[in-house]
Amino acid sequence: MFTKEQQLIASKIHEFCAANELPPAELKWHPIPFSGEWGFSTSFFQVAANEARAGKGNKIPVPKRAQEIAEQVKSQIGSVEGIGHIEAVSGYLNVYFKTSDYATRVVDEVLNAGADFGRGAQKSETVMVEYAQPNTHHSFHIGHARNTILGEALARLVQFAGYETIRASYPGDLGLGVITVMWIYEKFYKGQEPAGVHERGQWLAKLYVEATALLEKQENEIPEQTAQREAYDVERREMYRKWDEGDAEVRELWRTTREWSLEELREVLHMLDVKMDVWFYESEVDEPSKAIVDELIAKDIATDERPQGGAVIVKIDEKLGLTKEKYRTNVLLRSDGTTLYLTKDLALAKVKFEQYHVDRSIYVVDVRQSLHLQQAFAILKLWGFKQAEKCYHLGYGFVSLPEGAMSARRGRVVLFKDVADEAVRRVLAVEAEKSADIPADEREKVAYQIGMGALIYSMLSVDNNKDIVFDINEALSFDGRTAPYIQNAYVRANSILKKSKVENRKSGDLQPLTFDYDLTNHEIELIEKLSRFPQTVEQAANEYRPLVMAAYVYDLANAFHSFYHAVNVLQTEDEKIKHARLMLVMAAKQVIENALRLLGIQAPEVM
RNA sequence: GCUCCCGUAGCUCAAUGGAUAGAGCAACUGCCUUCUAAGCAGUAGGUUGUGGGUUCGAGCCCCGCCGGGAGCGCCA
Repeated sequence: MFTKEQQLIASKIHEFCAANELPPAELKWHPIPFSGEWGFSTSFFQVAANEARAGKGNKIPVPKRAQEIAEQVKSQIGSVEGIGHIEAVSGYLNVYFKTSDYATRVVDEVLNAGADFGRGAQKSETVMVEYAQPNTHHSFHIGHARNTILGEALARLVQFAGYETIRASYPGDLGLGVITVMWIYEKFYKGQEPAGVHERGQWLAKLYVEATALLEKQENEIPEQTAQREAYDVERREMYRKWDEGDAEVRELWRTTREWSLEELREVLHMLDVKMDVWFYESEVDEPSKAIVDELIAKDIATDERPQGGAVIVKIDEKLGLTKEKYRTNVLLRSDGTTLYLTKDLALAKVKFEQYHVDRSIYVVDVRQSLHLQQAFAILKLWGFKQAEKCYHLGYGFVSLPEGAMSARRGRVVLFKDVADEAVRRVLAVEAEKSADIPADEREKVAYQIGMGALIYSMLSVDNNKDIVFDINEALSFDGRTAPYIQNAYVRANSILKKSKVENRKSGDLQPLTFDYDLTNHEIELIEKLSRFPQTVEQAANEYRPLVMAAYVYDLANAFHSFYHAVNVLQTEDEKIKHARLMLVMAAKQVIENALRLLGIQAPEVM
């Protein structure tokens, strides 16, 4: 936001170094970590260290020499337009802005840009973010929720940072797990269909648990049980075979039950405010992936061991000429000719590159699949796709329960829908106590915004690589470092503006905006936070880390709450100061809203 | 055996190689006649697992060790 001044100072420093034959060093700018005034700083330790290394050492210790240089630079620079003063302290050069100019500039820019404040310049690259890849015929649990929440926040950040962004979902709609559900449905539940999108989807998950129990070897089986189980398994395999050869009846059953799951998935995505651009399905890349295997064999990337009764494999390390094992070997085609996950991912990547012209491809997938994705990327490279370099696996730690890992086949899962419902119930209970003034018809909506916000924030305020042990009381906490705390800051800002009758800039634009008075530390702190939003967007998008934005918006809300408590805006006597403060409140409200939006969290007007 | 991730306050987690390692929860003190107390102000809590190394400077980078987790040819 203040790059112009920074560049000017930087060029003066470079001039100084050149004139004094000081070895150049990269200038790294930091905010000054003290409150009360704003500015940016850089240090001269590197310059001093380089000088000492070059043997020009007057044998002065580096920190002392850095301070000398800082002082010399300071006197060399003199005065700069818009800069209040400059100081040299313990090896750092601190450049301070003129308080009033700075405050005016920040608030003015926020209000002018509005919802676009912080948006990055349009980039030429197209980025695809693939997330929300649950299996059909199961139900959407809290682990899927982490994936989807993370993927959506990332997509929003990358898009806002200026990249052409494509959101892609990739449900797993085939395989033995899917067939297992179809088998038990056909055998014991044919014709049944619970009412309600979620109920129906969850019912399929229950069937899966039941089927698994019937098909799994039990301890101390008596011969009859063994025979029964094996007979069931034969039926299931037969169904798989029929599905594979396109049997009309089995396909119809598959389409119907698959649609039940997809309907539930679409509903869940709607709940999370996710709008997918592209839907890929495993079933659609299954056939094409077989042709790819042939191509890879012909190119001598894959090795066909079928004549020896084996599978089609890729010896990745060998083909890449690596001597140490890294990517190892993996299978592309089972010995019976059917495809695997890896095979389909190759086919999918080809579609992404060739049909969607994706320059960069981000896979939001559980960290446990890291090796598989690295293998896929390596094979894409061998295959000749240069975009393989820009395939990135955004892994995240898995979500488990206090009693251990979730298991769809055992039915030991926490369903997203159940957590979402519980979230709303809990907020409604708090509202009943604290927010009697919210109209009845708005209550439910606000409760949803807050409850879902709490859940989303709890998922995003932990770094990607960290595992989460899901505790509903922690996830749905409304105190402290949570979405409701941030939303509450937004609501308080909104409340001030409503009472002031200055709800948008136009209605309050009768007076010029000026911060030409003694700002309190709370105001300074708040404005400082506002000014950092654009670079936070950039950092979070570049590092693929929604956490950076989640941490930022908490800090911003925290600064607002402190300001709110210490400075009574509406009771400010001086009209000019009151106006400036109202504009600051408006700016804070705007930036909180922008930041929450990037996380996929809504900002309620009241709570 | 090989690869990857983690180890920071009692607990859950932060901290682009830079100035004084920060939050929340839990505990304790204050603050609602004042723009929403889902809040604010404060107290207490640290040998950043450990031993070396690189660097002017290391929680962060490199190597070893200890402890925890994950993955490794026909699951996804």
